[in-house]
Amino acid sequence: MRLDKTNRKKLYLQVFYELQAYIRENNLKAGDKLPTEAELCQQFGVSRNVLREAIKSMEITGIVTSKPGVGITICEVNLNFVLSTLISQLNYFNDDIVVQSIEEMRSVLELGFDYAAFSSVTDEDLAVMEEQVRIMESRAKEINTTSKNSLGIIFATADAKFHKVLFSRIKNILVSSIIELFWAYDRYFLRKNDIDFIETTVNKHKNILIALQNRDYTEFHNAMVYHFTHYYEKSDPHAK
Amino acid sequence: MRLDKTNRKKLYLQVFYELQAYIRENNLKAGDKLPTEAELCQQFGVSRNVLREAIKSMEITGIVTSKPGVGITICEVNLNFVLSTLISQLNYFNDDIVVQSIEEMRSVLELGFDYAAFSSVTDEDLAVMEEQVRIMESRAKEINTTSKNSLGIIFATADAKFHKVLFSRIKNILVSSIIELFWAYDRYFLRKNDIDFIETTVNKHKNILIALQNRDYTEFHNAMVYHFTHYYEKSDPHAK
DNA sequence: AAATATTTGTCCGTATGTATC
DNA sequence: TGATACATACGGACAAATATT
Repeated sequence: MRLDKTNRKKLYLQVFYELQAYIRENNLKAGDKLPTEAELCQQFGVSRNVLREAIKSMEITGIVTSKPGVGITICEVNLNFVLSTLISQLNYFNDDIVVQSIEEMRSVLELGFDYAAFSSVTDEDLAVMEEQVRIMESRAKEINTTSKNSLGIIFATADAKFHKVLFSRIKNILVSSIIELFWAYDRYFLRKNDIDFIETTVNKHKNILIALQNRDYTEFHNAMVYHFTHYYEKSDPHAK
Repeated sequence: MRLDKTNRKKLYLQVFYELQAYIRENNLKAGDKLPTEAELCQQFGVSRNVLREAIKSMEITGIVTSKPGVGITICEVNLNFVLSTLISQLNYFNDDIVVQSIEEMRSVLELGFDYAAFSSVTDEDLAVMEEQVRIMESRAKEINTTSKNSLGIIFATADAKFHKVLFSRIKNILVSSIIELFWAYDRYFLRKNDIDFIETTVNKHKNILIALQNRDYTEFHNAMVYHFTHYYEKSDPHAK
């Protein structure tokens, strides 16, 4: 056992890393189980308390789950926790910087993977996206009767779902969750431009949808570029 | 207190989130201290054990550190720490899908932000990148005298540093750390193509460096596209 | 269906080491 | 030096959830 009990490093941290090494070396996959807490305590030579601190640390990062009567089970890949803590960490930065960083990031990712999205969306997806456009449209008409705030949240939610669905089937396991995450974060912000130019925003999404329904990639790509035009102007003056 | 002891969710998880809410609500900043374990136990009405599981979970996500005799201290915001746990997460999936996902992601991000990188690199950065190219070059010559394995690691490390430096100064607070993250992950893998066509790989980086030294964005952009040509063929047949 | 064993969840008490004044 | 405050670490005990027979 590689633990160094005399050392300054905290025991639970050493156990945390040893457990990861154990998983890797034994090539454990999602659904496989670790030994019981009692066995692990004996193997590592630590108290149950320390072991549990390590296990809970692994649980919170999404590596394992533990249930009474069952044991400690390896999880499926789940970037959600790490990404969401990343986002919550971002909250300490200035809001404008974070929002702009996310917008830029999303435009680059969505344009970069637009062909993958184009070739993977299904008819069912298109139906869902059509529904979102309808929601956006009806909210746009109510702009005078409703408060801008609640309008913005409903609108942004539909907007988010539109993009989420569009990229939900691409093979790249990272991109879909990262795009989803960025939209989840973005929902908390009312993008001023989108509200002020709400008809334009609706039309941008209509264009995308129509191009998809026509199965025309060039048209779709141009619609996507147009959708993000605003952000591209800021970040890259050389973009066509 | 908002804890629900009737056991719907594990106590340490509830405490974990309550503590984050506590930090947010009291507007605690880096360097500030949380109440002592004993006080927190009393406030939340949980045992020392449960509280420590929550604290250790926060510690592993980089939110706080705790030291005997001192207490529990809020950490500086540290994206790299969060991202490093994401790396270890990804390590469980060292299969082709993950590797390809990362390669794709990186090519899209680096090409999407290449202008931001181009306009932010300094002369000092270029010197560091030149050094990395030299390292790659010398390793390429030793390909017959050294084992392929250690050669690959040194080579990949220089490769990673090259790209890391290139994107280290861009304003987008997400991109630089995410690119860095992906390169850190990649170091563990010997990319077969890069090793087999090692001279080509060296030249790709030389082209990028020369274009930067010439301060020629078009040339630089083309060199970047060429650098990622391999991956683009796979992911997007429509890319020019 | 019911009893029993297994395993994690939660709590308590105590001793040790470390930092601060 | 000594005293105090604090986290680190250990061990035992019982409760609750799940699996097994």
